[in-house]
Amino acid sequence: MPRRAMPEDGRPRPSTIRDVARHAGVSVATVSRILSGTYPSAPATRGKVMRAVRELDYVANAHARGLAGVRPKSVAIVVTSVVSPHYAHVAQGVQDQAVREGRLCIVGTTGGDPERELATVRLLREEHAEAVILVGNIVADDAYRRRMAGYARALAVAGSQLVLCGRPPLGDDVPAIVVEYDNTGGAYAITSHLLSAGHRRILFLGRRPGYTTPEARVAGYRAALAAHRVPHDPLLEVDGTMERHEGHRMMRERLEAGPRDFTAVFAGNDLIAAGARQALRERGLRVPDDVSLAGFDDLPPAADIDLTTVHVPHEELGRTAVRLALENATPGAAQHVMLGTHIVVRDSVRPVGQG
Amino acid sequence: MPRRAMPEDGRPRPSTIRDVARHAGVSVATVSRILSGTYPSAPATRGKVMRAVRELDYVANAHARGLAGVRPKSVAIVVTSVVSPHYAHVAQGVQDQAVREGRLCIVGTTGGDPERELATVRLLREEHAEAVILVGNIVADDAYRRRMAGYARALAVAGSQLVLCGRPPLGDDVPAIVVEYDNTGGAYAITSHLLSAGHRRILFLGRRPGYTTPEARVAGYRAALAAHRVPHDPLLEVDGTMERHEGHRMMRERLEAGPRDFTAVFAGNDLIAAGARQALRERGLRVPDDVSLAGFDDLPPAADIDLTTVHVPHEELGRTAVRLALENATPGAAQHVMLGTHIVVRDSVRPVGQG
DNA sequence: TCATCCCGTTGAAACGGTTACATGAACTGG
DNA sequence: CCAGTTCATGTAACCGTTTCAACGGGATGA
Repeated sequence: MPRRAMPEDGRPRPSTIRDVARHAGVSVATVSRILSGTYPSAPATRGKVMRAVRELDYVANAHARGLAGVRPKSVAIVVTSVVSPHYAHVAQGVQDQAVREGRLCIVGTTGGDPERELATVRLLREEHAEAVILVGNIVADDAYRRRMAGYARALAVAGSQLVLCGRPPLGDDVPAIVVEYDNTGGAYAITSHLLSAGHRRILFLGRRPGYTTPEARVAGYRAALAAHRVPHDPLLEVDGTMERHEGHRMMRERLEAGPRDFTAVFAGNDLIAAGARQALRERGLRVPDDVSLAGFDDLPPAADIDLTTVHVPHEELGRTAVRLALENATPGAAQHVMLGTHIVVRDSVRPVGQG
Repeated sequence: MPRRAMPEDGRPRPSTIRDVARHAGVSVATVSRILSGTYPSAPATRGKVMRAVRELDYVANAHARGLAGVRPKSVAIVVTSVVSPHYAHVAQGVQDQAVREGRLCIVGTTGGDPERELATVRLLREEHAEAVILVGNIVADDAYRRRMAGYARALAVAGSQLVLCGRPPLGDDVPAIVVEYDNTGGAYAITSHLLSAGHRRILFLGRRPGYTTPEARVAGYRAALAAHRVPHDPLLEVDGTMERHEGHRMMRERLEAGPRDFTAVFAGNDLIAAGARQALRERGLRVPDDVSLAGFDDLPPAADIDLTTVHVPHEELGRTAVRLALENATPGAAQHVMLGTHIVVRDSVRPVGQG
């Protein structure tokens, strides 16, 4: 049973390095150096100290350590929500790498609200984390760029490295690390896959002008059409957000609006694909017999519905973000990395006419 | 552009409360008091200080504040993995409540490894978070109980409140808050639902002796059978973990082993249900036409596959954990709360004989 | 025998806040 | 006009750790 000092109010107080020093009969400086382990010391002293540490169940006070100038061992990730599979997987990658490097991980959610993002970054500035990783799809307008530039500079002053994950770079003057993945390439590849199966009328679900991720995916879709010399019909692009119920809505409205004028569907992500598939089934249309369907992300719902989709290296995104941030000894560096994507063929696409 | 002190090495250093005091022409005590807001001050002084704070872009140093005896504004949650939907939803609830109460949230993952759990709790002890929330299914053996009792006492000394979420209580001598949900009641209700539809041979997938969550669900299943005077056949309980691929394996092996001897399936959770459903389809059996299927959790895959299941208040679990921990001014209190569950009827159960 | 060196150890000064206590100015009432 | 009171602000101690500069003492070399 560890002995601890008991102040007057009766509640025990954590043992300090002073308690350990007294218990071992040495000075606090000696204890500190022996625990940090990077300094020579007599084996006998070391033994005494370690025994005292065990007997008092001593752990260092992270705040005192942080104050004394040792960089706190923590990284932070800020996402819209942790229940969204994309963010969850990136967060898992961040976690993995953080644990591997002996760091704690702070997670903040914003619900997509810039006010909450600002408040979170403020709290993280107080915390002096080693890295602050911002994840996700955004509108890359001027206000956004200014906000990020502000974050980057403020965080650099606090000794933290800003990392943008799955977002476009801001320019060389902004000290941020950017870790992207190839949205346009993936969309190009899977659209080509549909085109190779003979589809010419491919519905795109989930356009969202201004937002970088869906825009990049639409760009890949259009580029593939152009490369195959298939005319681009703007009416085949449907606007909506990247949620399941939106996929359902977009498909339902389309089917109610008139006769079906497409043979395949490229959903902006797997959630939209799942919703669209449900709407199709509700109208008696089966995937892939009546309509071919492709998604984007390769996240859990995809396997359940046998969806051909684009694999995104979510966890590697998180791991890379942490790795680069910690490699970069001097906070405030700029760097840009793009990770690849590839298509995963399951059973949701069939050659046209073989329904 | 905020002015900041520039040490010799050329990198700016964050401005301190001293810089603000000098800039505003007051003492640091005044600045501290005005910023904490809990003390009277002259409007003129207040204005000067706030202007200095803005001009210097000052944020307090969380470590210094923590060291000076102010409880750091943070709660921690420890889960097996953040990609698992159950944990993700609980974590979301914790996040929500943490933000609402102005706290930062630290998230640790253990991958189910007690070593990593121990290391994480150690780091959190150093951090002096207000609450440490441990989530999830475990083997409640003696070693586990001792470990938790140790955590609870060590954390209480550090000023943190231990909260166990979705786990059974440990006994009144262990200072931990327990927030549970009604596994047995939910399993009882959904088994009764199947029984009311005329099913008598109900396969249970995902038994796992020793683990508290599946054990509680099996108990509810058995209790419902007994209440309806339906004989309990131990051969209808299949062992397996709570993952999708395990659901697929259990069902596949069962179907390969001999003729089908059940009309309904109660899967230990929605993931198992999703895997089992796939295995059924691979053998040409449709849900609910040929086989009725029920799950547990009401998480994303459930809606995709139209699964009748038991709703678990995941997010409320997380919110409640934070709320109770913060309400409890003195860390080291024991308390026990049980949240209710209820069934959600979709389209995966059909009266027996109406296939 | 004495100066020199090295090793292990120590005392004390940061680090950046909070807060109990001291101080002084401006009011109030007799 | 002065003692007493109130209010705003300043002074300084303290939180627990790291680290620099100094120090004691045994071994070494001259």
